[in-house]
Amino acid sequence: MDDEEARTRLLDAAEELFYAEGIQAVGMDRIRTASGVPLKRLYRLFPAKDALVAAYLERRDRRWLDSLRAATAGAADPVGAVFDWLAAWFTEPGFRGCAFLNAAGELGPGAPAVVRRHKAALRDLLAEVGGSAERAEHLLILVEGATAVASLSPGPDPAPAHRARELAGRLG
Amino acid sequence: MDDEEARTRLLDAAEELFYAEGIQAVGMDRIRTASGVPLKRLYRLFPAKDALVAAYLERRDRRWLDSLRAATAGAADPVGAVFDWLAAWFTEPGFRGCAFLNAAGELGPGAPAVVRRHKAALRDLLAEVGGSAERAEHLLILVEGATAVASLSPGPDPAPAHRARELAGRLG
DNA sequence: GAGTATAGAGAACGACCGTTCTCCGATCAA
DNA sequence: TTGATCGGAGAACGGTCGTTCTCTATACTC
Repeated sequence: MDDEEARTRLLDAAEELFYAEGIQAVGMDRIRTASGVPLKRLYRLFPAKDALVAAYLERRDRRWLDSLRAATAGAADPVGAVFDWLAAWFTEPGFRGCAFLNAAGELGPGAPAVVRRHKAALRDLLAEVGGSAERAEHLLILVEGATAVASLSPGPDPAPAHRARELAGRLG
Repeated sequence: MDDEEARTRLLDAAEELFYAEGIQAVGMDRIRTASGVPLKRLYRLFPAKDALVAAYLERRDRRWLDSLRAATAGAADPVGAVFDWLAAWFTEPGFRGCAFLNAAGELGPGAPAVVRRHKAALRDLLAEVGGSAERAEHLLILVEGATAVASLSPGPDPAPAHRARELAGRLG
């Protein structure tokens, strides 16, 4: 196993555990066990837990935005595609809301910078999709609102995405 | 200092610290120091940290909903009053988003039951304000969305509440 | 093949957590 | 005044955390 595979395995384990259970609730030993990467190597690749947390969020940021961008890129109705994509996300097993909002809530002002960068990037993407910066602000509220409501649903529930889509349709 | 005052002081300290820094990041010693209530009494009034966390959220639930209810009760435009109230909340010093969403994100499925009860109660209140259950679902998305967006703003920012209000105006 | 660097496995370390216990001074009944 | 009860202050306990260290086996250099 070379360093690159070890990195991938560590980030996979970190993402699964941090997202599912929260960052402070998961210790480094859990990540070592889940990834199969020895502790020594873990600390060579990520010098401290903070670095692993930041790397987890960075990778998730890229993946999440790339996926959403791909879903809206060639769509006939890009705004509608955003909410279709959200509906699919909400019903994925293990969905537990926005990882960045969860991290910000848990870590407070000490959260990694990628949290705010992620929201800025989402705002930019929504500006492209919606056609204006003003529309982006409205869409952002709808996206965040649907995500927050869905994250508190007892089971998988695409309905908040559908309702947010309705609202978006009335933006004029 | 009788038990009632000790309770109040403990809940005041717990609310300030848990909300500002997160639940897991604040130890019982910090609460004891901030409240001035001895540890022994703390554990007599709240047999474990879980109980204190639940009581903190319960009290906040009552206060938050009572305040919002009071703001909308006699208003000429109850829906508009919701978003005015949100704008004022967003600009309070120390605003850091929805305490219940933060707790759910941090504690995962182990979060106290009051988290979901709070959201159900908010939905009910919005149904009264909006006049129908369907309208309540839409308003809930707007309220949660504005709160999430405001919580990630660098400084105090009532703008998400104003934008959500605009959106609510187009509900028809 | 001898010597050296490397990596894995997991024990060990210091710090801190939630919780309990010990001690001691204050209070009150007789 | 004495003796019993209570409450406060904070030390102590067991456990867990993030991080480092030790030990050993292996791989590689000459």
